[in-house]
Amino acid sequence: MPESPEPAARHFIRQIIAEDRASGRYDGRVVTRFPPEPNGYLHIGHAKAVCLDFGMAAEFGGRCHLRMDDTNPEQESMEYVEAIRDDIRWLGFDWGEHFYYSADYFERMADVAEDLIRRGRAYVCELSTEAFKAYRGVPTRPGRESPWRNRAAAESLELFRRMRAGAFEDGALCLRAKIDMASPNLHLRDPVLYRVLRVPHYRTGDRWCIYPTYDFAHPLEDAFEGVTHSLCTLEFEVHRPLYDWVIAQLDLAQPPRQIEFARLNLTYTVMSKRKLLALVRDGLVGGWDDPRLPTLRGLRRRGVPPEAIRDFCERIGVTKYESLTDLALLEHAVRAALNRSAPRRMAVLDPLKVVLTNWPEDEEASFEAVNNPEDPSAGTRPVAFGRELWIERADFMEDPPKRFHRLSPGAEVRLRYAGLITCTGVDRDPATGEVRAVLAQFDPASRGGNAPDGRRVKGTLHWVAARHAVPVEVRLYDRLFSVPEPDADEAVDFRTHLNPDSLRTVTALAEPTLAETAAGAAVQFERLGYFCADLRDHAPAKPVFNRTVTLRDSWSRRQG
RNA sequence: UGCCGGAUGGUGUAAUGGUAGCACAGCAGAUUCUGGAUCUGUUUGUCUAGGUUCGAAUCCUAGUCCGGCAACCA
Repeated sequence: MPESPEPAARHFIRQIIAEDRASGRYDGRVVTRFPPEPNGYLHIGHAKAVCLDFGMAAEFGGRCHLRMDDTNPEQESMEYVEAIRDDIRWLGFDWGEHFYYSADYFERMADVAEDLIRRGRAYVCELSTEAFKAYRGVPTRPGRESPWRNRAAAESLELFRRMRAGAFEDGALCLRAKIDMASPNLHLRDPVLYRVLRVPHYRTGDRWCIYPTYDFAHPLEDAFEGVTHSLCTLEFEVHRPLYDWVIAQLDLAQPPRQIEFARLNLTYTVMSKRKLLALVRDGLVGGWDDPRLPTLRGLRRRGVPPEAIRDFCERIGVTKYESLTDLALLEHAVRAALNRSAPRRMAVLDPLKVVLTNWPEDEEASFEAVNNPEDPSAGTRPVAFGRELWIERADFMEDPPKRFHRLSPGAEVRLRYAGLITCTGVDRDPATGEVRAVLAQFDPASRGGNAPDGRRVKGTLHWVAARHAVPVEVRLYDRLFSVPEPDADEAVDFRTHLNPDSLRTVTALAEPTLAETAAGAAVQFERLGYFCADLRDHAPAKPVFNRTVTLRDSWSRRQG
């Protein structure tokens, strides 16, 4: 289960559950549920809910159900069901045998509906959609009662059965709860319980042409499954009285309770299904698993480990007020997780040649490189060395600014694991004046990394031996949007804030061991960042790496 | 201007009448074969105005601002 270095925050839901258990409510049982509609892919906002639902159940020795809330067949499909299950498993949670479909309850729900009709608590209404709205009224004024509100129960029952049998067109009539048309809460003004929808369902096929609404179905599902704590997002707060009304009709000894919390908002991204879909549909990103997307599939492909997402979800807490979480907090969780686990490798993204003028032409050497300084058990590996090397172009400056600790004429730096070199000059293209190679001298006494005389150098560079370097496709991902709140202004299309540099692809030169990385596996390119072998496109013969996140870089920050 | 909910540093949060704390970000330093990691220090906060109280982020009153609600979506 989620491991967190800090003790868990005492957020209000944790407290409510603890109090319920202390007072003996539900006999101490804790049953939660995660109820996605299978009409889209899960994103990190859902992950917050998943972590909460499964996390609370685990913490209090209860269980969490996974339930496909498939009461509106229009966009739902088995493909989404599978994707959702896969994503939740990947996140690290297990629902055991408690996997359910709302659609499996349709018969029981219809029974409850008939019962409500018989008891005069529900009626079939024939108002058109427009009339329905007119009768409902507005928040500041009470609504009017439907002319069908007081029809005989037998008549409603007859009509409801004919609705179910397919006798009516979509929207021709509906089943409504009889509550209170004067309620200040619109959701209590005789809400719709069942609507006619002559649409086949991905699971029940043509068996039904009426479907229960969320407000009717959800409390029933919770009741059927013995859910105790039904956690959902803030926008359902105004639905709670209706949730409680439906539950009350069941006359349960231990009615479930709905508790609302604020959804997650993250800077530099969008979270709404509609906007995510637009990006995918219009080809602005490569698909639902594009590494720039906040979808779980995207994050997975980006190389974000599931434990980082769980850690992040614990860190952000749970409250009842809307907030906007800094992407830096997610990045911190990602770095923390990867720092512990990712093997280190050397790769040069923007190569500049270095020639060691005092190193014999054909002499080769091999140095021992540490695989993970945070994990001695990861061992070491040999890296090849020679007269010609590649270093990062940004690691050399002919005319360096103050505090530049890297290579420049006359300066001495360390080549990681190899030894100290001093820049003696440059080889320039006579035509353009461009630096073709940096010339340097290797200090043979420093073989392996340190000088025996104890002298120190400020800079250590990563490098690869020219003769052994393998080309690697590297996809440098950055934030998808260039502003913190791309959808803050309703009047401006969020797409106009897309970051034009959210993906830059380069061919890097890397140590050969990199090609052997398994698809999906994470590595750190020393001094650059965390990368992962692409889940789709990586192959030993054609390595492809995605940048998950850069390393913190106090030098470039200082440079502004 | 109806109803529901909310407001604590730049950001996310804790403190449940008794010293406003933690994390991220930032800054400074130590250390370092990654300008990484680690360690130390540090800047910045209770929406406003009244009230209750020995004592208020917390309780009360009034106000301000923010979010949600008028799909036969979830």
